[in-house]
Amino acid sequence: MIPKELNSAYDPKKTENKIYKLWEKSGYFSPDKLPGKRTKKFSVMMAPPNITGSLHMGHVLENTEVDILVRMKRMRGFKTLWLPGIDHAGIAGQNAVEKELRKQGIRRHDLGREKFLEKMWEWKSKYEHVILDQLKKIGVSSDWSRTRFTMDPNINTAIQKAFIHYYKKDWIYRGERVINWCQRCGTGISDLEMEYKEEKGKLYHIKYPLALRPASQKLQRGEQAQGDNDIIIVATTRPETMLGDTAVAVNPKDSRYKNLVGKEAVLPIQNRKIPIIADISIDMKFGTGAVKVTPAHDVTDFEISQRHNLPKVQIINERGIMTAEAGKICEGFKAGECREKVIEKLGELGLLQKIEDYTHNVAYCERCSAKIEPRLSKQWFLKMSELAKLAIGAIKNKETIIIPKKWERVLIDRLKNERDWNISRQLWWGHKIPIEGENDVLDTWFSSALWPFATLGWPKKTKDLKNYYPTDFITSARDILNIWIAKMIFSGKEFMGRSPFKIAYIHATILNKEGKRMSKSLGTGVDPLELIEKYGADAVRFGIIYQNLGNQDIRFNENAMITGKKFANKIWNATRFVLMAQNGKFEIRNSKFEKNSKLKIKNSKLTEADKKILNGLKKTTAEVNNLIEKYEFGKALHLLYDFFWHEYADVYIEAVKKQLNREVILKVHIDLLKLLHPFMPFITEELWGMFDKKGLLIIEKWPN
RNA sequence: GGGCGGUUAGUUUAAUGGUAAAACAUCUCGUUUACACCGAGAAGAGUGGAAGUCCGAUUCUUCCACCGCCCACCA
Repeated sequence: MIPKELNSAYDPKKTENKIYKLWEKSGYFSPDKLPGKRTKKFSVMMAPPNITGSLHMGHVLENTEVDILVRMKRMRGFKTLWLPGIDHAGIAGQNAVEKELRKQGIRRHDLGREKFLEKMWEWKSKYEHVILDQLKKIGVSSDWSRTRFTMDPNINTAIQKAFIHYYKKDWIYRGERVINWCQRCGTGISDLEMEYKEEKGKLYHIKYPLALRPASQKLQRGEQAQGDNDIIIVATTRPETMLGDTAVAVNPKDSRYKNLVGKEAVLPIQNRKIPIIADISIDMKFGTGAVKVTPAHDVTDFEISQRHNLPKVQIINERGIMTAEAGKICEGFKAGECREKVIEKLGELGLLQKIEDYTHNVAYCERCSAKIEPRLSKQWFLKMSELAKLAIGAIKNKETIIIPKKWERVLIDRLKNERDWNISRQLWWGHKIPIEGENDVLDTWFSSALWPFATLGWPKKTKDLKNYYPTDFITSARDILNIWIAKMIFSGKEFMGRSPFKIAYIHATILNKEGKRMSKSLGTGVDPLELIEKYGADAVRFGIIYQNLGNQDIRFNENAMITGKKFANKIWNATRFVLMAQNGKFEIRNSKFEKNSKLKIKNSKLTEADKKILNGLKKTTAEVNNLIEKYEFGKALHLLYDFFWHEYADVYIEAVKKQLNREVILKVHIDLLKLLHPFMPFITEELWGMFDKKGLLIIEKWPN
């Protein structure tokens, strides 16, 4: 008899929550509570989602892939740990709360540091559950009892320890550097936290008189400079920054300016003599080939100034207001307002040669969309030379294998050119730099770098650390390859002596239908929760993995979820049929089936169809195993789908309607439920329960 | 500017040195031991363009075009 609860269509809503609770209650997500003797271990760290975030398709892909691996290893008898966590997410975290407060008309500075941080923690305790619950919805089987937060006391200890370690090695230093400064966030940000937008602007050509007697004397008398022989023309998009110029630079190979190198020009308005220097970074073909050098407000100019020992004049402060150094005309005004003033003044002096329309890229803060102004600032740096070598070594000698292989070279190339890491941020939310009197906090990636061992209790010598480090696997998006993966590798080498994971798997990027990157701000993202609501979690997992074939990109296609939903229904109904064919429930463990499952099914009794399906099952099982071990999840799923639908359901089940071998169909069906479980855990667990309520599928023996 | 990847039926993808496969969509027929979220079948591309290697290329090489991604950055 078909059990009453078996309707003719699968309803994920009736199943998913119930099944997830069963799993949680069983304790099997924790390696400590797994049954049997498990000598082999398998461990993975979750890439901790931000407290600000809600689930996006990238999370679904990433965590489904790990879940497939973890569920299979668990069924294969490994002592399996998947450790979840959340990231405090530095700027992004702070901005989320600031934004929330601003709705109530409150600013961060109104509250003060302490009060604001209270708000941050309130936010954290509220939102950590939101994202973790979303992960549960897609069936993530990680060990929630070990959930870590990047600002947990234990992890803070790890960070202190690491910082002091580096400090004692003299790898941490304080230096002046032009950094990307967000005036709104009030902090320096990394290159990766900026986005460039193409904008129409102007290119101003400005005459700088040479410091030859006649010209400079005329200038000092307020007369107009004249003649092309006693000027040098520079081109700039930000004329107001000229007030902080300390040199004019040309390319050493540029014959036009050869005789001017070593001489001086007079900086208009400021009436300051500045040298004309030669530097290889100058592009002869751009503009006039002569560049004004503003070391305090431009990254390239700063580097030039380091090479030539130029002074650095700060004319814009941290709030974007012109300083006294900028001179009387501009002091106290916003930088933007001064552009007008400077241009007007140059016009009066007759020093403005021309203004051209010009399209260029302008940097904006990715987190708050404010314009980025490069600014000289005191920051803490971590020396990268030795650490980068450690990471390169670990990759080259395969201590960590990068998959797909092509990223190996990309990563090594980047590590070879790694600049020292600016580890300080002018934020309130984060780990305070452990030096007295220091107000800055550490870059959020400083904690992420220690994640694989800090989560296991380091620097304490815990059991977990001994058991689960190094981990077996990590997966990440390719754009955080160097910002995260590389940093974990060198941190692992430095502090643990071993690279933190054997495999670093760079997963595909999910693009939208148009083949472009999904972006929340552009509204081109797809909400996984809506998809789950519509098709069920198994179907969404199916859909995303089914599309994940050889390529590095997945062009999102909702049809695949529909296919997944139909497939779930197919599995459901095939199970109904098998149950009917068995004429009720089978107690698998107590039946002959257990013995027969080792394929002691009597050969003489087998029909051709039986033989064919058993053979097909054997081949499919072997191939699926092979593919999962190679992280080719999409191909494995295609194979299972095709076999289940077109060989098992379309052909074998039809054949069985004429002549039934109960043992064979049961064996095939049960094995398929097991093989499908990592991909579609909810429905397979639910259906497994129809056969045997004594145990859960999640820990059943995996078919080999 | 540097690097990487893609371009195959209407769509999303697969495959192969010997003239291409699947799913969805379309059309036709069928469906009383699971499933209309089903079954059987049909039609539909000669694999972006050009050249080369080869008996033979969609598959290898080169160039071009277009699309996308990453990195750097434009004074």
